[in-house]
Amino acid sequence: MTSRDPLVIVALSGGVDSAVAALLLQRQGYRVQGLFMSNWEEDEEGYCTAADDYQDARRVCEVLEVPLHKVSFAAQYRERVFADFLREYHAGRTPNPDVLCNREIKFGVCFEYARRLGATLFATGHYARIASDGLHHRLLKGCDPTKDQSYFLHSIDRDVLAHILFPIGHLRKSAVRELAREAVLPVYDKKDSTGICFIGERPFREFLSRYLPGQPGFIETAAGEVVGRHEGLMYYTLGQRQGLGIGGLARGAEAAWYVAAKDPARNVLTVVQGSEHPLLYASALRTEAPHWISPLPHGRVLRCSVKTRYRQAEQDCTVEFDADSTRITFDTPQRAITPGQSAVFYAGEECLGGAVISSALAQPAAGAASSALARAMPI
RNA sequence: UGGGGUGUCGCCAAGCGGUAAGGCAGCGGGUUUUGAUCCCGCCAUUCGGAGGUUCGAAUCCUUCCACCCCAG
Repeated sequence: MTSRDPLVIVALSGGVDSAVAALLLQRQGYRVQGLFMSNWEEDEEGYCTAADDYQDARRVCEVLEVPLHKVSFAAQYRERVFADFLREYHAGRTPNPDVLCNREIKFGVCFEYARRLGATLFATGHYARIASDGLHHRLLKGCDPTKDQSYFLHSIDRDVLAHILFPIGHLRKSAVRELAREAVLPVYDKKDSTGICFIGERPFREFLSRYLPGQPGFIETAAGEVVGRHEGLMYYTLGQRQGLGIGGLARGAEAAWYVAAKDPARNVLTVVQGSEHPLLYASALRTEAPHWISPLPHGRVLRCSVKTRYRQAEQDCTVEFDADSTRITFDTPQRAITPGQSAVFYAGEECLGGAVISSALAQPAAGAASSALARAMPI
């Protein structure tokens, strides 16, 4: 190996996926260096694991005998990701900060940083793949269907794809762990991380309330009957069950209650009873401007499948789009379509792009409609 | 303070002499790179209080208390 070998910088999180990504790149003959990002200021609470994660990344690099860079993009994270996160919640929507984080931080400022460090390629431990026909680079799902993370990557800059590697995208999680074990990487058995990227898992309502104090108000049924109190509309998301505190009502049904809508003007949270209540379903939705990571589709209408949240089965749909918005009509009505979340388009294995949901459309009529009826209803 | 009714887990609610169902909520855990959903587990030695009958009572009796309704 010489200094003329192409340099790949791998974003190391301290977890097993990125560690194996580094391992595989090394085996493929690349000159590899690690880069650890700490993008959230430590706080007093014990939830932030950045220090431990950094130590894990260091130990991985010791085993692989590769250098490790460390950098903080905390300021950029706050400005480009967290500020939007708070704005969205303040507006009563439910953002997905990790989608933004990938575009702005990991494949934005961090990618540029890696280039300045001399890297010709930038790699991460995402479960996703990149295909190239020599002309275009396309984003494909990861081969492990239970771990595919293309959803979170759909909004990154198309041009960046040419300089990215996803070394574990073709592997299953179990295989990744096995490779880590064989290579004696110390994180081979480390638990998968969850929670907001860089911020980590923590009591969510308490965390949000530190930035956005809530305005308590009433919880009402669709018929306007007050059945409880909420602590602030931004602390709840559509389709949510937990945290409503609604007990049994005299002569009431026994099913649980779910958030069906927010009324910011009246500061009222509207709930319905039963997880399959028709008011929880929408047969279409509108989005903000789409971002295409694949070559821009021809025409203005696209048949494809869509995910309206991570870890949801893809749904067949028809997308009518222009530069500023899309309208997505499902073949089958979908539950809890939530403004702020991303609708991500797929054609087979390929992730085409996506857009932030602005509103759910064509909800079945209040009260009367059953979900079976809703399904049968043409748009 | 005449009559009637009701008091079982935070909220609904079974039980009607044989040794406290269930649901909701809540809590804990699992799943999960958002927030949710989902899954699993935990959750009344005690039935408004005090006596009594009985081998045995939340269930029967007495009494007290509270609340509700109708009369006043």
